[in-house]
Amino acid sequence: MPHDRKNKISCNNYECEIEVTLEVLSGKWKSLILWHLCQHKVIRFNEFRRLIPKITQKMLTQQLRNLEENELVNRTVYDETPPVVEYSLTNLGKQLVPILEKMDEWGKKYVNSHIPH
Amino acid sequence: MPHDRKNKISCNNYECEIEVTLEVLSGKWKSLILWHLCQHKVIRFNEFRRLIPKITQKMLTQQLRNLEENELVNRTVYDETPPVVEYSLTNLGKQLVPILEKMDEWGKKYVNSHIPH
DNA sequence: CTGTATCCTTGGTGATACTG
DNA sequence: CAGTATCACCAAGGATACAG
Repeated sequence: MPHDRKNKISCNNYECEIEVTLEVLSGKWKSLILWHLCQHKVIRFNEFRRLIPKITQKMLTQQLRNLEENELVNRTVYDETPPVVEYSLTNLGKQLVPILEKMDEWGKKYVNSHIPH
Repeated sequence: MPHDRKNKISCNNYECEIEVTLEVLSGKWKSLILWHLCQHKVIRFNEFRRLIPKITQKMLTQQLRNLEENELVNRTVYDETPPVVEYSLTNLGKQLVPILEKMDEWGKKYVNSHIPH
């Protein structure tokens, strides 16, 4: 597949289909980025930095680019000064939302059941 | 929390609950291990190695121990020679199954829609 | 405001050998 | 069969400075 861009997932050589999902969500920040996008619909670059204070600029750019390559997020550039760039979920990305919702559910349950009485 | 064992998740300092879930599932193999456990109910050490051929012995042990620490899997040792050790999902681990199922669903869809016509 | 470009660190992972 | 114990690597991630 010579025309594949770097980091784009291949869909081949998987034992289970779940591995495809794990690959597109791999990395420290992607699921969190998608989760915020699912809740806010449209987010700008610096809004992400406020929503995810611990992420560095480099990682944010990198993960967003990768999500874009895998067609999970849209990147819309408005040609203004100062520049405006908005990110949102693609249809493919929206189909990941059930996963994220279940993750949120489990996390809430876990936290509640492990809070000191 | 001085009595916490290493690697055990803390439940603190999270912006979103989803981060808790991401943390217990972090690592290259955990979700895959849980997915196999969800399908086979009980799996022995070397069965895992056959199910996940690419995993090394070290990583398998390490990830299983971490899943055990976080109370997602049970480790049952039968005192025989040669030794028999069986792994299975705890109740807490079973509650992760919906996440894994949604991941499997998405992966199947993605693969199908990206297969060359 | 939304990024690039470098350099550097680290821990997650892999390879290999050994053991009760 | 079901693990431990080392050694080593390197890519993911982080810090910082710069730019259109």
